[in-house]
Amino acid sequence: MAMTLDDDQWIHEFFMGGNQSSGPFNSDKSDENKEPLDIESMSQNVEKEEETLVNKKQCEGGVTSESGNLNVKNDKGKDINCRISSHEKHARAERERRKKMRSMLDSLQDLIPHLAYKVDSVTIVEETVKHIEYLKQTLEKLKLQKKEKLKSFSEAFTSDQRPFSLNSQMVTSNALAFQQMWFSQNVTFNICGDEAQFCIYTTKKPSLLTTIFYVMEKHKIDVIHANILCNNNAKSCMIQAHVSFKFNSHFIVHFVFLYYTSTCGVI
Amino acid sequence: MAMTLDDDQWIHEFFMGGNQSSGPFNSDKSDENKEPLDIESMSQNVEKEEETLVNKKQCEGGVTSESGNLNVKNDKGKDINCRISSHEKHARAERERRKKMRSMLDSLQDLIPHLAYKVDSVTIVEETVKHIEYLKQTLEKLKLQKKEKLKSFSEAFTSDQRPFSLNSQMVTSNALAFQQMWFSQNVTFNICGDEAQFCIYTTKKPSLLTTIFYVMEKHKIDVIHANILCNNNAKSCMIQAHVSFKFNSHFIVHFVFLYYTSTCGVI
DNA sequence: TGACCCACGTGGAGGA
DNA sequence: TCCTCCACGTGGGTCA
Repeated sequence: MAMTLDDDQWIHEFFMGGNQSSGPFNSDKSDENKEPLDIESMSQNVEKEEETLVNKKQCEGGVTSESGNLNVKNDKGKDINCRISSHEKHARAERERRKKMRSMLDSLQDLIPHLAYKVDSVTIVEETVKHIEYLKQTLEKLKLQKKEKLKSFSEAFTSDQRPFSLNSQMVTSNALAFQQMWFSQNVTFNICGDEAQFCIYTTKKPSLLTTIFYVMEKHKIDVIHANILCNNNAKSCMIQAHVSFKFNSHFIVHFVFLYYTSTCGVI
Repeated sequence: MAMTLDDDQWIHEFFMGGNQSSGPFNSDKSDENKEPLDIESMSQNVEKEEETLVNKKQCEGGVTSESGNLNVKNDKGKDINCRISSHEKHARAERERRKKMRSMLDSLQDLIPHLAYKVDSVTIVEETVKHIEYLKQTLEKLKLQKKEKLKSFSEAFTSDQRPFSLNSQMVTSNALAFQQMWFSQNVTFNICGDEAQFCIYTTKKPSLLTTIFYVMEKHKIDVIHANILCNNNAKSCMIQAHVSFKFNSHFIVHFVFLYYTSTCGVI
């Protein structure tokens, strides 16, 4: 199974048609692979070139294979064997693999900002690592901001030093024309038809009023009349309101439930 | 420049020490490269093994190089040339390059969630592309949400179909003990000491009340008394308020200026 | 056993 | 000139 280097050289030139480096394999990346469509057409072109190469090989011969062994005859042009050798299949599969990798790397390159036009693959991966870490950090920061904002709303209630009494209860009373009524030490809440009245007496907390009106406006609850009274040093606050809601009472129920749960942890 | 395949085989085994496949080059990725520290130690080990290989080569000889040409003597063990051939340097550089690429790909793999433990490099890059697109979309969505929220606050004023009159003016009147006073067709605003009263008559807009209380609470303006009256179909709204501010009147001024500018585009 | 993946060494192109 | 990068074909390990 001896084989000369000259033969090896010849095989190489024969397989590659002498244009291995100046051919599409080397030049496609830097020029055409920027556009996905071009990638497609290019790979088809490459495929065609490959086919012609194979055909040329098949016609001119010179390479035969016996159970995976490369067997080269020195007398070129004879001993034509049209079976694609396993070596050739192997080489072709590897070419495909590399092409795919190249294509994915190019896609990656397009996704990374501030990357030079011509950049080697290691740098692409390197910058990708950095960029993903940056994106993750930014995302975490934004999510944290969002969470903090929600938390500050929540804390507006939970920081109350005088929490509402736990023994709040729901009363259904038709006698007073109130369909539903909740009350506790600090809150009364009545629903009548598509309107409701509530009165909250509470210590002053940051964002208290903003939160109350935010929840109501978010749930399309219209204020008909509201009266807000705070004592002079702004330690305590009373909110009376008469509201209407066009959709259904669940919004109001949700509102008051939110208030209760964020205050006492019970419904 | 002829060379037999047997020689080539011999050189290969000689260079790789016969353990190319069972050695660290093939086994390190699947087992140890998960930990960055292990990567470091492993690569150092590999480096050491390389060095010993080189030393062995240098001592036992068999490979010489002349200006980049691979020159193999058949009589092994003789003609010892300790110079590292350019081919060898080339191979070593490529090894380093591949090692770096492998290392970066492993780092990348660690950053991509829901990726199998054993996964080929093409898939790593492929999933990275998907993941970056996902991250970018999520980021855009969050940023958009943030922007929309700010915009909805702003629109609460600018969507007014009945803008305030442009001829609002500032009046300084000590006679009435009001230090500063603005008024327009729809707004009156008075400052007296560290307190102020204002009255706004406006059409109902989304987030109107939330915005007003948000701006006040943001600027540490305490509500002493507020009265909100809306007509039944909630088309118009009157807000009366008596507020106090501990710091300085610029906050109130800013508040009312914000109201004017976002409504009429003038101060 | 064939498909797949990886690491290897090598030739060539391009830039410093 | 040397160095870096890429694509190549190949040997070998792994898994269904």
